[in-house]
Amino acid sequence: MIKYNPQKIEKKWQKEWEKKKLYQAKDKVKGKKNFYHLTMFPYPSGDLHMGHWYNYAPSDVYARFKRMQGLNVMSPIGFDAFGLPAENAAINRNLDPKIWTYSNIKSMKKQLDSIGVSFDWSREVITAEPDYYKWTQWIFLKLYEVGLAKKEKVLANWCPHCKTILANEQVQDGRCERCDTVVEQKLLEQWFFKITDYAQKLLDGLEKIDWPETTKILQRNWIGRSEGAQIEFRIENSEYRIKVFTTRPDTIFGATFMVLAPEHELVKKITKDAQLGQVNNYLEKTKKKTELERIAEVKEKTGVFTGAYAFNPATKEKIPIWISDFVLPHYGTGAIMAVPAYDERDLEFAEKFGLPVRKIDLDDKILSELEKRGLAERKTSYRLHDWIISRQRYWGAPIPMIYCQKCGIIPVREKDLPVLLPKIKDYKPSGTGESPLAEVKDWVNVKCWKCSGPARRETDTMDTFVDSAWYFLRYADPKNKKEFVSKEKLKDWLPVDIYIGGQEHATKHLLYARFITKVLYNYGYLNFNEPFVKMRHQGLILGPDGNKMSKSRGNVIDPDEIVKKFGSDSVRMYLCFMGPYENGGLWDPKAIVGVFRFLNRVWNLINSKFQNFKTQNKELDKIFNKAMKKIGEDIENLRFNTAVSELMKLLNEIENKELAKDQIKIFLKLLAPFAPHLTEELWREVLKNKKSIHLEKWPEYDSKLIEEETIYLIVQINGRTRDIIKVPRDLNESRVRELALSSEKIKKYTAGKEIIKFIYISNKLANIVL
RNA sequence: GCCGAGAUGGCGAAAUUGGCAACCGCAACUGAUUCAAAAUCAGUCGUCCGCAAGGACUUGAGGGUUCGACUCCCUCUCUCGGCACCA
Repeated sequence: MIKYNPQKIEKKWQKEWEKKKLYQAKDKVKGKKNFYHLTMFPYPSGDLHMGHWYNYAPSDVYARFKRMQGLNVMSPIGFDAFGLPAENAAINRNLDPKIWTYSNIKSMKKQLDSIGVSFDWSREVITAEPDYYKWTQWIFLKLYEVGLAKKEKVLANWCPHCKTILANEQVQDGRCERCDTVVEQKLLEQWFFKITDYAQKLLDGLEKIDWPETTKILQRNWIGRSEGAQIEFRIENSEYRIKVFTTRPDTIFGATFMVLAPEHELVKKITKDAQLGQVNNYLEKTKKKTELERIAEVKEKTGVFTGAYAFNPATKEKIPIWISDFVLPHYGTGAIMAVPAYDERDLEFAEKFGLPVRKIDLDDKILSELEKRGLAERKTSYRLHDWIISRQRYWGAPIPMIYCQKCGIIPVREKDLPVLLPKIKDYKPSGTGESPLAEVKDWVNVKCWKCSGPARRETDTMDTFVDSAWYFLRYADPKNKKEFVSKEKLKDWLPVDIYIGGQEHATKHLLYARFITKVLYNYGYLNFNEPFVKMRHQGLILGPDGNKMSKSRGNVIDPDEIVKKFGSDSVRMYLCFMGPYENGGLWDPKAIVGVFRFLNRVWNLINSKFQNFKTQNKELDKIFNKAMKKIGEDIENLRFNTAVSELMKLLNEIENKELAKDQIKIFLKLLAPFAPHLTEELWREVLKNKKSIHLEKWPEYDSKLIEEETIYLIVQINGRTRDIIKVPRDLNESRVRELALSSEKIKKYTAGKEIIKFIYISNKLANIVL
């Protein structure tokens, strides 16, 4: 008998499938429903690691299963090609980011193919292609048109290493999520998308989508809705008013002072001359603080008095106005009424600066009273920030705007898209707050299309997350030159039926994609307002030592090496088998031999049994039916680990029995989504089938064969199992009682005792209470 | 501090409406095969007592509900993830 040689058969079938275009999805197939199966596209880092495998292999099992179930499955793939990491890596190697990115794409494609994933490469989307980013720019223009894209001077997170502004979502613990450098606050004119306008819609939409509850909670917390009131405070000897947001208007009688954020616009207007020096001093100091320093100083409150006073609208009392950086400029109104008796932070501040703390009775009615007097209104605040999309970097889609000396800021006309990213000599970020594109004079200087006068292009590029916020739409119609996607193709494929990817994108990509979808829906470009009907996450694969795999730790497992040793089918299947998909887990280098042995046994079984198929065996049919039911249900629910376990059990049970050809076929079909190469080889070469096993129908179980006529009934005494008796299905209680009590084992316990209660759970268990 | 997830043999884990805890696999051990090793095959494998039959105990800790709890409720411990001066 020939030995199982995965390397040989895997390459062979991968080529064959490609040649036959087995996984290319047609937009319409008669009698088949379309199913859009999407796995997050990779960013072309150069190497495919185990994490990619864990994302794509089990996800592919699901796609293959759906295809066998008779759905017209589209499983597209592409590359998230623009962005900081690629650019940084290229600069480190002294390479053109484009050359670096595209050579990575080339090698990653090969590696992706080695997984044996049923991707439809004909729909490949690369976000750095002009054909693609033309439409990213178009989306920008649409947002600009309706006032959702704006440019303003804002204090934003500046990474001094990457030399660019970052969105709030890309800063973690005060550090750049890419390079871990401490982020500074910099005042720059930035383009941003007003995602805050959609805060409520983003919140509401969560109710109707099938996503992991934990991810919804992450998004809800990130959006951070809180209800309260905005209350106006009059300032002594001034026409200015201070508006504050509070969730506790009922505590207003205890408000003994006010605090403004240093950035608050009224600070300069109300500060008294005597305090001007100390206030300016304080403003200077806060400006220099990094986000990290602010976090570190949480415990120690700082602040200065402005010299001005306001009137508490409830008590009419005169209260001092202070400035402190514990009040955040971008939340609420950037000003608070301080109620030290009810708020820990206000208390700390009061104690440090000797301000009064007054305990009072809470007053539920004060808000409506203030409303009547026109001093308050009910309001909802969100923690969500607007999405800053300007990047002072080269490797991204240029923002399609022009600055004309006469006409001001004007958008590039749609017919002039795409604004091509020019070739450039020096990619390095300048660090001046301007993109290196600013140096490309013949690109920057343009004629204004309105007045033909001299104008300059916007030199910032867009955040990569803009590219990935809509890529799933393009797969439906990747070559369309006239539209980002045609109405017809949208109808064929969207929204995405299932989306599989990591949870780390919960408050970034997954939020942005929902936002862009909602905007496009709102303005009539889409007919659905949630992009991903169903979302599931894969867990994280850790190194054998339990740490995140990293080169510096030396715990990186190279998938290519494992594939060389065991074959891709084994790696696929082991990844499925190692535990619940959403948990991830440690890569145990020894454990993979378990599935490798299993596949060898399958190989040997089918090669040896081929000669002497016998007629069917009823008992075996039952065993098959149970397995068919369980495996199908498990894959449907992405419980790949128990599905593999069931396949192993099935093999254990059938291995030494006479098998009919139909039963062997069923077994191979059940295994096909997991081990596509091995099953194809056996299907075609041993069973001599003409067509691919991957075009076969998923075997449906016969429910009549699932229920046994005789069942094993557990007999317990006081909740402890004492015997198991064989009885006919659906036996009535009195007969069961009779049988149970006549068992020798049970008699031992019941002898001379009174039966207090007899509990019977049909077809499962009887419990005798003594 | 707030929000969330989790804790089951030496290890990964199973136990989808409360009903035989530990399926399936890894590792380990015993045996067969082999000159030998690998591979393969047959078996043992939660802990304790016992030659065995059998019995007792066991799902992070403690309590509760129930005929019956890994599963439900309360209290606590630890681990991981997210947010974090959000008024």
